[in-house]
Amino acid sequence: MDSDASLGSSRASSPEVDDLFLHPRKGSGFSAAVSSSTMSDSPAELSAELRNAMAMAAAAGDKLGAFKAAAAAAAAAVAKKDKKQMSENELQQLRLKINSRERKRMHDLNIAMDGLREVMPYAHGPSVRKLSKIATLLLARNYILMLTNSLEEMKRLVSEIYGGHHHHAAAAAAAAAAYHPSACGGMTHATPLPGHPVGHPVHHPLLPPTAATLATTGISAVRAPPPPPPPPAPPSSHPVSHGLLKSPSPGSAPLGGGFPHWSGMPCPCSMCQVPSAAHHHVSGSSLSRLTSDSK
DNA sequence: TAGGCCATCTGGTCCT
DNA sequence: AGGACCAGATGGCCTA
Repeated sequence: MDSDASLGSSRASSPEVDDLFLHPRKGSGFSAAVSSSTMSDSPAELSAELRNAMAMAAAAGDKLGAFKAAAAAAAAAVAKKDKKQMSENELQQLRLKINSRERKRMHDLNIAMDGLREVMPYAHGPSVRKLSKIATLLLARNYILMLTNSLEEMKRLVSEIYGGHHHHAAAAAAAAAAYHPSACGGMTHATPLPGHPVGHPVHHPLLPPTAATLATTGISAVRAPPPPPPPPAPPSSHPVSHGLLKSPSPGSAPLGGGFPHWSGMPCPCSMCQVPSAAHHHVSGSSLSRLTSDSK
């Protein structure tokens, strides 16, 4: 059953809506959502209390305040009466208010999801399809696992190297622990990073190979074309093509979507989950459930 | 055209 | 009581 609010509403991923939530703030409440330009549920008819409250706040030159006051007035009005005694109009107002809140909640969730996408090591760009939510979550999980494993490995190597020199070992371990996440957070290792051994045979496994990394990996036949380039073939990938590995455009490799199966990197798809023993209990059924529930 | 992904609405449940 | 959270239903958009 379609409510009035759902009619004519555009997709909320539209920029003007996102702009409204660029600075999500605790306590902004549904007022921000109500002010959305996509809101088709702007009250057609307002109760007397609602109109009075909005008029008062508007007179004060505070649009958000107007809606907050309106919401408060609506809530107060609703509280006065039993729900059974609420008029059609009041019930609709309440429903719209709840819808707006839910909409804002989902928008905030999407903002968080975008924030997660931004720090995920995959090719960003206008020509690159945005990671789906499920892919973002799976990739994030595997990225974390990979970084954790890298850190552990680094610590192990450092302790081996500096095993006999405790004062150096501690400092080196601390340095190792410190550099990698931040460095990889930058996502591009155009030049060798401190701690990344020169000639390290693999570039960042989650990144499309750059010219520099290709050079170090010995893949010299592939040149990186000017942006937006369809990235060259990954050092190693399995030919699986499934729902989570969509290419951005016909004819481009899965890699073009910034979402390849990189050799040595955890794939975000459920098909390729090879959880570490420490996280074994997390994956398996929960991940399969996650993917199956995504519908 | 089917399937994937998404936004939105809605009712229920839990928490403060 | 009100808000947050959740899941199911629905419909739109896009792509293969």
